[in-house]
Order: sequence, then C-alpha cells, then structure tokens
Amino acid sequence: MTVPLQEGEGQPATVLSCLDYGSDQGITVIQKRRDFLAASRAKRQARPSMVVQARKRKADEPSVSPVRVGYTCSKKVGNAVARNRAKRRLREAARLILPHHAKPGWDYVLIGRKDGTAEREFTALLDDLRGALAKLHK
RNA sequence: GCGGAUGGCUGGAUGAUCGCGCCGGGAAAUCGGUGAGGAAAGUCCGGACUCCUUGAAGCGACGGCGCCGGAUAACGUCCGGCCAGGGCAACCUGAGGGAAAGCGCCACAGAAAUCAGACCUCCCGGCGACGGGGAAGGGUGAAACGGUGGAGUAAGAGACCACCGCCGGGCUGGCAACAGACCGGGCACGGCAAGCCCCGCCGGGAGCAAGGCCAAAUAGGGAUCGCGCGCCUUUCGGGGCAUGGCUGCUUCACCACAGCGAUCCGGGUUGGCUGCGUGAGGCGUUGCGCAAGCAACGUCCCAGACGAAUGGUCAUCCAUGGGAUUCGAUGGAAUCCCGGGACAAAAUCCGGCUUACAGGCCAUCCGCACAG
RNA sequence: GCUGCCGUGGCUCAGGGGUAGAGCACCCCCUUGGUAAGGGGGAGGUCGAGAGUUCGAAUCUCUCCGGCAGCA
Repeated sequence: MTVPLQEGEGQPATVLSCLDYGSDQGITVIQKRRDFLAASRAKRQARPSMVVQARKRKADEPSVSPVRVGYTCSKKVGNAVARNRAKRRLREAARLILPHHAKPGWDYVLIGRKDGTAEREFTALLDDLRGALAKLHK
C-alpha cells in the first residue's frame, strides 16, 4: 500500500459511524434512472479525470443510507473494455475518498471522461475527486 | 543461410496489500471455494428452447441454396475429390447446375452483335460506270459464323489434308463429378442466369425484452360494427346438411355449438422470482476412417451478473524499444538509465462464418545459394 | 440482448447496368443610383469503405464502417 493518502484515509470509516448511521450501510449505489437525472440538474464540477455531480437530498426523500454514489460511463468514453476500466477506477477512488469527505444526506454521481479517467495517475485522480468535493460543499 | 507456403498453439509470470460478484458454512464478526474470450465482437447463417397457428396432404406464392461424394442435430459450414484460373514450386483462388424451353439486354465504335450479310480491300472482265467470284488481309470492339500449318487457286474458302479445339456415339476406369483412348461428323452452337426464368433441394411465423409464476395498484371495463343464435330426420342414443375454426387456396380428418371476430376509447405497471446452465459438455486412452468425424471406456463439474462482478497500487522477473559506457571490433556480449505490454470483456445456450489482433513458439513442405 | 431502416455536390433528395442530375446555397456577369427579385454563365462528387460478378457497377452480390429507429 503505497498510495499517498491523507490522514485517516484507507482506514475503516469512522466519520459516518460517528454520526450514528451504521457503518455497514454508510454508502449505497444509485441504480435508478430518476436519481441520476435529479443529480444531473444539480451542481457539478469538472476535473481532467472526471466530472462530479452532487445534490443534497430533500428531507422527505426516503433513503436506506446517508450517502449515495452513482457512476456513469457513456459510449463517449470508448468501447466496453474502456468503459468498465473507467468505472472501476472511479469506484476505487470513491471507496477510498468518500467515507471521509462525503456529507450525509447527499447524492454523488461520478462521470467518466474519454482517456482522462483511464490514463490519469491514480494519485492525481484522487486529488481530482477531493478537490471537486471540497468545491461542491462550499 | 536467404526467401516463401501451409497447419496449429500461446495471448505475460510470481508475490505483497486494499477491494468486487456468486455459492456454501455461521446468530454475528467473518471463514472457505470460485470467477471472461479465441474471438466473449459483428449479428451473417444454422439449430436447441419457448409462445402463436386444430392436424395432415397437395397446389400456389415468397425466400434461400446449387460441380461430385462424404461428415453433421442442422447449415450458406467442414473434409476428400473433380474441373477452371494463377504460381518455377510448395500451394492458393473459384455462388462452379441449365444459354439447341422461352423472354430480355449487349451502350459507344463498327459494314455487321446472332442473322442476314460485306466498309476498306483481294481477284476476273472492262478505259470507266458497273457485272461477277471470294472472305484470306486491314480497321472497330470486351466479344466478329473454329485455330495453326500445308496443299490448292485468277483470288480464295473445311471445298481438301495433318495436328489441336468442338459436337455425336458407344467402350474402359471411377459410387459419382469426371478422365482416357477409339470411331464418326467437316463445324452447325457468341456472352450475360450475383437479368427474368427452367430444373433439383430446403424452409410456417416470431423471438429469452420469447415465455411462466407471484405481489402491488386501478378496473372487474365501455362504445361501435360485422356474422350468428340454425334446417331436415329420429327407435331420442344419434345421423345428414349448413355455419365457424387450417395468419394464401383446395381436399380429408377433427373440434365447436352460443357466442365469435374486428376497430376505437379508458385505467394500471417500469417490482420480485423463474426461464438460467449436466451440455449436440470438457479432458485422456483405444478402435475405425486418407480426413472432417464417429464409437467405446475412464475421468471432471468448469462464470451466472441485471446502472451489470476479475480491479487499484507497488516490487521483482520475462519478451521487447531507445540511449550511454566497457570488452570485442565481422556478427555480438555485459552493466546502468528511461519507456512499455495486441485485439477485446460473457448477458438464454450451442455449431459455424466473418472481422480485429503487439509479440512469441512448434511442426510439415517448396525454391535458391553453399557444403557434401 | 434482439429486430429493422438509411448512407449520392455545403443542405434536401432523384437516378435500380452504358459519360452522375434537380432544387436551394456559392462565385462571376447583366439589370438598378444601390439592394432584393429576375435573366445568363460557371465551379463544386474516391456515389460510406473494400472485395466479387460483368466488356463495363452509384446501380447486382458479399463483407466491413458509420448513423437512426423499434421491442420489456
């Protein structure tokens, strides 16, 4: 494990469990088209390796977990191999970063970009995600 | 050694660490097992499997296939052979039935494009106009009433002769496609069927978003139109005739009897389970076969997702590209640094085809050069 | 995943074996004091790509490439 992480990252998530939501269901995956469309109308941040969309859910919206995340890689990213690879890297980045930088009650959608998502240095990709989240939360 | 032909295999390896889908155990924490391809691709063919059509036969329409024999569940696939074309050769390529059943087309050029004939020209007579003989030569074209040579003639012509080609006939070899020699005919029969067509063979339609089950919700539907609620007989069992049901028609069988069919309007759902992996299955051995393949025996169980699982990072090694230094200086070898890993990811499942593919490996064969 | 359809000048489309066309747009000229309209002339095409059939292919056949639509 030589990925340079910031303090506390990579360890079992504590931030969300402290918020008393239950650590095993802290983050779930968005699978409904409706939720993707809602996120696409909210705020977004573009980085060389990805585009991040974030939306604070309304209070009456039902959800099984405080944080939800979805991944989108359209045909613009490339063929099936390129799309799968981009999606996997985004998932890995989200696994490392989101437990420490996400805010409860929010939905996030990570969108893959052609070449950028697959070829960018993984550490730079992590920085892209951290930077985008910080900007979106302001 | 150089150049080439064919067939087949492989498609980075190991480890560390953090993770993912599915299956099994467990109350849980979690533990164990397992997890992409030769093309998983394109969706171009063929099937299995489902649903729709009451079943069978015949005819028709439409579509596909097409040398011969074999393989196969089947095929437009594969194997072996034949023929034609290409190559010095190994070998490669070919949708390769029928053009004397009929129709159609063959632009331009050319005298003439399939059925008659003659533009320049050749020969004879003649000053010439012209008359007659002939189709060798020129020219046009993708293609011009066999080709080459001889003999012959005024010039010429299968009118004659030899060889080749073509057509017909039987014979021999072969299961056959076809091949071979022989005899006969002086030659008539241009091409296109991936134009219509003829002949032979095959094919009902839709597709896993097929289809089945469960749950929830609303409705328990409405309107219009068409054909109908049979007839005869009876010993009350039935029989006959109509009518409707064969997604073209006809015939036969069977079924149906009071509803059936068509169109439009309105309402609900975007959930779960199943189909879903023991199969025309893989591997090995033996036998049969030139081969594709088939048979017997043994052995193994090998992805099952549904916003869709195999990854992220790092190290070493391996193949490979570039640069530097040293040794050797003909090829090359060693060390260090940097770069860097083909095409492409199951989506109901099989058999093929087609297309994409860095590099590496193996086998067989051919030509040339050298040596022997 | 399955099933269909379409690729021809810059745009919209014809042409279905024999030298690639039409309308709009573009360029030049005439007309006008000038512009539009009108008239005359002109340029612009690997017919999506590659094989095959044919003497000859935009057209017929096959294989790829790209785009669009439908099906729970």
